[in-house]
Parts: sequence; C-alpha cells; structure tokens
Amino acid sequence: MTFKKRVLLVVKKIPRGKVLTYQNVARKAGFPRAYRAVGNILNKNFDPAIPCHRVVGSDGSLRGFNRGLAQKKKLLKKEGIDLKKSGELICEMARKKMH
DNA sequence: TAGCTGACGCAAA
DNA sequence: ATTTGCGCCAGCT
Repeated sequence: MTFKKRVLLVVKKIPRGKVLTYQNVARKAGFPRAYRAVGNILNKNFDPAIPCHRVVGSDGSLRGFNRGLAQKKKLLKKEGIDLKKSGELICEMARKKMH
C-alpha cells in the first residue's frame, strides 16, 4: 500500500514535458526492483490527477494507457514530447546517472 | 493464506 | 533486427 502511494506520488511529481520510465519511477519510490508493480498500480488506479502518460518504457516507448495509447501519444505530443524525445530524455538521465 | 496477473526489463537464441 | 523466455515486485482475486 505504501509503495502504491509512493509510486502515484512520484508520477504526480513528474514535470510537464518530461517522461520517466517505470524503472525510474520505482527507483524514485524507493523500490528499484518493483517496476513491475508500478505498471500494475497505474493500471488499476485510474486517476486523472496522475499523468500516467508521462510514464514510458525503458526505451521510451509507450507500453499501455488506461485511456488508450492514442490518447497517451496525443498528450505527450501536446507536452512537446515525441517518441524520440522521450528516448533522448531517458538517455540523458541514464548518462547523468552514470556520470 | 496462497496463487495468478501484469502498462516491465534484460539476456539469449 | 526481431522474437522468446525468464526474473522480478506489489496488488488483486
């Protein structure tokens, strides 16, 4: 339950125009190996206050969306995020982590 | 309480 | 490059 809350909070905290991977979200939540549960939680928890569309796969690809992938793509595009952009963002954060 | 599921991720073939 | 299999964790039935 705590984990769930943490995950939702992290997702809510994702700034506009940015995307995070499930893995990243889990890591921020404090459970780096629970990226599985992250998707599960988002799936069951239908909350418009949570920009689940900013959560993408490790390669920046969209995995799923409660309202349909089409809507998700639209939202991301509206925020200036493209499939390539998400990939770059992920790469960037990965590089930052490595440093 | 125990088992199954899933919006994942990575390695191997 | 693409597909298949396995490992992982929390949530749900």
